[in-house]
Amino acid sequence: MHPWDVSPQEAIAIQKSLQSHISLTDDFGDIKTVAGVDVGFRENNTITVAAVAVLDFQSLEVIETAVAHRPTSFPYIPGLLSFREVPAVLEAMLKLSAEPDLLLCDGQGIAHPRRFGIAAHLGLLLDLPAVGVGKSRLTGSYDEVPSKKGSYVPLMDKTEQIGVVLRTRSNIKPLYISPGHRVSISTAPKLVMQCVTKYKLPETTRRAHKLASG
DNA sequence: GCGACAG
DNA sequence: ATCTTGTCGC
Repeated sequence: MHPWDVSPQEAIAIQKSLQSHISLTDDFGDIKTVAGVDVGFRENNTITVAAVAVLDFQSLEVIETAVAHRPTSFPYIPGLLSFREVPAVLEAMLKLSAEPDLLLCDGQGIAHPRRFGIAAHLGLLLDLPAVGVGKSRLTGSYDEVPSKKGSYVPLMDKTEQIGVVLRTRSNIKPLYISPGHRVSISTAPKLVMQCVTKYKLPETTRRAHKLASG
């Protein structure tokens, strides 16, 4: 079988069928470890590099890391990012000695046209609490975010809230936070802030990014 | 038909 | 995402 060898049309159908299975309720116990997930590309985009960095949720110290390389098999199409990056991420996740208690992914959770961004896809496939941490907007509208660190405003699609726009550093472009699976919209930004220190990006993503890139 | 468009 | 050096500001 080639579960990831699908056409864009098939990918959209898969997202629509899986979407109803995600949970937007807080469904987790004590969070001891948090994993940051990021993906990079090499050799003119022909090689996909996925990295996972597991940190202690309390101290934010790195506990374990894993990296996986795979031939790139799907183009970048807005709305279908997970079909390009998830295969490599799953491979990296399998290399971990222990599953993390929470996943922080680069990209959107339900703040997606079909409410099924990469954080929702990964969270569902791994059955782990997951939150999407996007550096830019895919869909949704919002009002200006107060400039102070920690403040946030709702990210809306019509009248439906799909996430929040969170200021992780004063006077610096905010992040787009949305739950992926087993986490509520109101809890998502709090979990992310607990992973932020002095930089715009949470430590989880910073660590994973360094592994997947330079 | 015309824009918008995660990484 | 990636190609790339210095530079403005807290």
